[in-house]
Amino acid sequence: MQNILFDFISKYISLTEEEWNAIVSLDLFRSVKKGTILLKEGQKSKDSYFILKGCIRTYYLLDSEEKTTAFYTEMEALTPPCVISKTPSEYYISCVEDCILTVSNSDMEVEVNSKFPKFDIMCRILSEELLAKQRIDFDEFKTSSPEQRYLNLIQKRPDLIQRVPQHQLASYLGIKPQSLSRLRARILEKDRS
Amino acid sequence: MQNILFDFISKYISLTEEEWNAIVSLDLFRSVKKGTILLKEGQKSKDSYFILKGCIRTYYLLDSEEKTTAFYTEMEALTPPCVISKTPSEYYISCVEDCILTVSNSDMEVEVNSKFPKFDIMCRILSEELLAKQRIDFDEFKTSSPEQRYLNLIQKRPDLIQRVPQHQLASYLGIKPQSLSRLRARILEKDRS
DNA sequence: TCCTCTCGTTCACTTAAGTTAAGAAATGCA
DNA sequence: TGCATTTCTTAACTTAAGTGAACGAGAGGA
Repeated sequence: MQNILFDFISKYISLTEEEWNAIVSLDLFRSVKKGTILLKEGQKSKDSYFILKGCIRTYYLLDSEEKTTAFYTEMEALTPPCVISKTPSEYYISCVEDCILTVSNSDMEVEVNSKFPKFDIMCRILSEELLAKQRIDFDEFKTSSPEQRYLNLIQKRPDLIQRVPQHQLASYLGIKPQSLSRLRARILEKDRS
Repeated sequence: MQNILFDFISKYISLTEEEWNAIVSLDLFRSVKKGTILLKEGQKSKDSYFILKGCIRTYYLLDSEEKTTAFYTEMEALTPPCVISKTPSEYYISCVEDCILTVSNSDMEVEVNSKFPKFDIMCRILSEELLAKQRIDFDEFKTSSPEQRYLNLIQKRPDLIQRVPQHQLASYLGIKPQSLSRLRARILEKDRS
């Protein structure tokens, strides 16, 4: 399992034995059960996550309805906005499946980064990349209809459609579960003809 | 004008005289006229922008229609995704008003950052902040209706409604110009009663 | 095993956005 | 100033999403 993390980091920087040992010694790996809530609305937290196996989702509770806004799967990293802004969280994070994660808190990162400035550079590159990627996702969302978004999702993240309940996908696509159900029926109808 | 940039950088790191001189000597400041296109679809570019005065927008040309996805105003920075991915740009950047900008290219940044590692840290913090902010914007967009988005915009960026043509605001809100016009009429109607 | 709760689907109805078109208002330019 | 172009608004009609409700299938717990 560790080598997944190693491969991920290696995409950004090359690691010496010493640096890698420093990471391993932090004992970041955690196994968590499906349904576990990692972060609740109103909580303060300094934890960032990296998914080695499984799937987690972020959602807001608005009018006692869950609004899912993002899914994170294998080889993806998540630093919740509340960690950056140092304010109570506006959303929940929960495990869609049994997961193996690394959990690192920002104090640890400050310490490691001051010892190995290389990690600072990795974090910079990683956030710049994520920022650009998220910008493109946002732009695609804005410029397309729910149906196009769904078709786009089938192309880009087909696994999500299998592993995630449909009502969670719906709010991820910005619509209601009933609308997603109808939209899917509409697409099947078109395919038949 | 320079002190705007100085104040911005000072929010993230403290600058020595030498560091500040290094930045000034790069001669980054540019004046550009309203309507100027800074980046075109298909172009490769290494330029990042910081707005000292004015407003720029990013837009896609889809089915020969402009789809505006973002506006950047005073004290905001933009590194286009194509600079990060090193691929041709998918969108256009154009000036909504006469602007005063800094234009820096990524080669220069690499050079400055290697001379002053402090800048690397600033870039990391800045991208982490922007990533978190953009995540929240995206989430708000997903979880609200066009009308809520418009009301939200009035609260958060009232200046945009004054300085930007409505048909550009419309696609920024994810709808057609006619729908924005109707939606505004609907809100006025409600206010009256 | 039975019961309950969740999830997905369907339906009828409402509401709002997309579309097409026309005209008024504002803007820019000669 | 006058003309052309762009921008905004309005309207009628179409299409799709929101809403409320009902139903069946399936999962999980007692």
